[in-house]
Amino acid sequence: MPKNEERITLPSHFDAGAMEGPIYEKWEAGGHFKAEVRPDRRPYTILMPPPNVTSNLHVGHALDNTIQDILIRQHRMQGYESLWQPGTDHAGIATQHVVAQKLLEERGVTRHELGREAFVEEIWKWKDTYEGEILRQMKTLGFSPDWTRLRFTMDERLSRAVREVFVQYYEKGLIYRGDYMINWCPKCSTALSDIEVEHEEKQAKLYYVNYRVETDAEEVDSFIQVATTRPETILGDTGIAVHPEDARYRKWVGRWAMVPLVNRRVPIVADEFVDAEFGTGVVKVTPAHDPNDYEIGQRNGLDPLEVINPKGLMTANAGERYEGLDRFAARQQVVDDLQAQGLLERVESHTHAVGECHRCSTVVEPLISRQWFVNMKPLAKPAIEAVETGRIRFVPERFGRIYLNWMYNVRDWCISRQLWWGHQIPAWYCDDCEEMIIARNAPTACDQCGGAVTQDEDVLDTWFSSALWPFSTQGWPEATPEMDYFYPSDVLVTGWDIIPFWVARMIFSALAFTDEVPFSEVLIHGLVLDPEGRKMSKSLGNGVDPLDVVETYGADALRFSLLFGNSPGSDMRFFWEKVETGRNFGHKLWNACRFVLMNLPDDFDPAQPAQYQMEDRWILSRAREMVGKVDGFFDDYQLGEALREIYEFSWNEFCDWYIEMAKARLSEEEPDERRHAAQVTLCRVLDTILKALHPYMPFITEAMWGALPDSDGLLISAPWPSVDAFPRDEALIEDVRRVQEVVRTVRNLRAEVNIPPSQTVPVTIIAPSRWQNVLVPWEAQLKQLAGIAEITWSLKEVGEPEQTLVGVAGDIRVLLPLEGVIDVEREQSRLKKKLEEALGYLKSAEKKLANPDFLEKAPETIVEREQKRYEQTKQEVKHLTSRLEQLGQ
RNA sequence: GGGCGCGUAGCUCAGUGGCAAGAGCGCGUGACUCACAUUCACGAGGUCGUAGGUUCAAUCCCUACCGCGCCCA
Repeated sequence: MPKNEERITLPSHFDAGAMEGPIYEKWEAGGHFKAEVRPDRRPYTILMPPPNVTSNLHVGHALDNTIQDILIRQHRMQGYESLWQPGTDHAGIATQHVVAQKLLEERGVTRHELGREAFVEEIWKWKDTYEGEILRQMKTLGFSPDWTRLRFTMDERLSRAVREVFVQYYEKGLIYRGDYMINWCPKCSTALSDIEVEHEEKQAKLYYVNYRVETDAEEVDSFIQVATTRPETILGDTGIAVHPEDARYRKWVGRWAMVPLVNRRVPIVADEFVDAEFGTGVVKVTPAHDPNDYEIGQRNGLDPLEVINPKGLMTANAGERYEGLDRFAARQQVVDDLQAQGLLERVESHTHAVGECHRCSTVVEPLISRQWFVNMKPLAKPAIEAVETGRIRFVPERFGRIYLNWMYNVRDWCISRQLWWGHQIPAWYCDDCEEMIIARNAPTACDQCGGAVTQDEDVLDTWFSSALWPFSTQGWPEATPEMDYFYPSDVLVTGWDIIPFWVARMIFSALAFTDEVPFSEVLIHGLVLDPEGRKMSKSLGNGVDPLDVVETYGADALRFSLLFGNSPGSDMRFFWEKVETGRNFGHKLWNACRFVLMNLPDDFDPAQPAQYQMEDRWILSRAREMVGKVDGFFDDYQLGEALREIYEFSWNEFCDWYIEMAKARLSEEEPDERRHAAQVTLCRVLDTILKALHPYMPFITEAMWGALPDSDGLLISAPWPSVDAFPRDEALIEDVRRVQEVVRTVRNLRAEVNIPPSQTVPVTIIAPSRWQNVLVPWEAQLKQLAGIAEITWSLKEVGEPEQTLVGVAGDIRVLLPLEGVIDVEREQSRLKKKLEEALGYLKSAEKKLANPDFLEKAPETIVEREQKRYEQTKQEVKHLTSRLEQLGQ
């Protein structure tokens, strides 16, 4: 009898809303998510990409974490000590933004009015709320990370790791501070790294402006024409540049030009950077507000002149007339003024890429600013090697190339942010002298002069701490047992959009501080788009809340929909219909399970040996095939394909064919041994399906499995199915294909003339003896599955053509006699269609078989198969033709 | 300009150098068949973007082109 306390009878439907919660509690209470350092077992580790505490999860998170949950559940069942390391990210800019916004809306106070300390306190409150919300969502979705190891990027221990890394980088000379051109977001009031800037193609204007060139006494006034998309920066011009090879302008180099409106005298220089083909071939140089101009300025001794301030307003340097104007208002004003002075030659429309803040889409202003940077070249080198040599493998591979492409061209990383929420930079400046102290712990006084010190006000880029996630979560810099056992992790699962932000930075950070790769594989998935293929976004309002989906269809159905039919790395669209398919699949299995359970005797003993019949051996062999394929797909991270395999086996083989065959075996009249073998087979196959499906649909499979007679404990910790447990009989599988073909042929004939399912019919099957040898043992199943009353086996033609329907399957014919006269026209068209198909194939096969090269070079099995099929199709054509001739009379 | 993809059934997408190319949804016909109508049976529907090439064999590999998308400069 069952080891689970008593056998549970299942209700007619799985009520996800009522049943999923208690199952989760059982898992959690049973400690099934817990991973411990157990040197006797193989560890398997996945790091959860920590979701931002900014807001709750969207379906993209649901996909990312479902994939991880599938992998972790499978490995758990395979006996690995499986750690799924959970946590959340403080998400500097984003979280500071939403909280500032909220305070402004609810209390009408700005963060500056509130003060740093009080504001940060508010964010901590927000963090607590949203972290709780996120955890609740994850539990609803059935995720099984080790919650006892939950981390947050600003936990004290993780912050210690951040300070340690900063100090060590500094000591190695890999971090420096200085005045450089950076991307500045005037709205967020902070510096951004290069990758936080998104380039948007925009329809803009190209302004052609005349600059007066200083002339020798004897020359008349001349002008040099400059093309610019940003006229407002004219006010900050400190030079004019042309290409050194450009013959048109060679004579001007070394002379001086007058910047319009501000009448500043600036040199004309030659610089390789200038594209002679673009515009007039002459560029104005504004070193303070353009990265390229900054470099031209550096090379040619042109000093930057700041005319736009961090708020995006024009400075006093721009002149009284423009000071205080917003940069875009200033642009218009400058254009108007140039026009008034007759210096604006013409305006063309022009498309170019404009940098925008990826948080708030404000046009980024390049500014020179004092910031902290990480020197990337030395760090990138080993990170490149790790991927080039295969120590880290991207799946699909093409993302490795994307990673490398980025790494090859990486530039220094601006890591300071003018924010309050985050890890404050561990740098202190003496109030009295010039001393700067970089330290793990706050110094009390200046080590040079003993004066008071003040900590750098800025915080680090959020990704600076996320980059340490693989080891900071395991206790680094301390040498913890976890670092020994669970680190490095096995696979990182994430979307392609954060490869440079996060994946790359984890890789070089790990190599720099732990001498190991942080993970050996990176599984990249696509984004979840809306049904029209657009990115989900708040502004479009097309986002889908996973909890809404779960409420309607259950977590299993959502998880199914995210994996079914998806291939690694490619984006997918969200469809409610697909969720419904998942729900339906759960329901189908649920009822299969109910069927099995209601057909087991009270004293059923699955351990009692079974005398398997051929259909039992067939489905067990098929189960073996299924498990083998699923294992293979898992090895290749083809999770969508594995699910399809499980789905098709469960529905199209087990439910549609085996259960139908087994029904006869379950009747009271059957001998006990035959009935018992069917019962055992049903249980075994169902058990296998539930195990294989559990990682995808954990709740419903857990509920069903608990009801199986020989289940012990919980499915979440049950062993993964093994192919070795099943027989292997490929010939039998082929035989059943033939049986299925004949059944379909009969069903087809029945459907042609609308014979109701309840009415059985007599048929004659004309087949060569080798097929009869295969089919006759299955006579009972043929009768049962096709609604046949009696089968007459024959080797040759019989019956009366006008009163018979003929179905042809290769060299097998099925004759269905009819009471009345058949609809000749309809029959003709049906048979003609089949004939055409067969002839089409025959033609191509003839050509192939007539080709000596094919017979010579193609593998023998292929040639044989082709010949065999050719013969069969020839028979089919013969039968179809003769039948059509009969009907034509 | 550099890089990476995509183009397969009405829609959304899998897939493979060789079994007459698949799924889900949709569509047509029939069935409340004693696990399941969240179901069952049967069916219609594809020049696998275009043109070449490699190969005994190409939807799959190569080249060019057309169309679409993304990333970097």
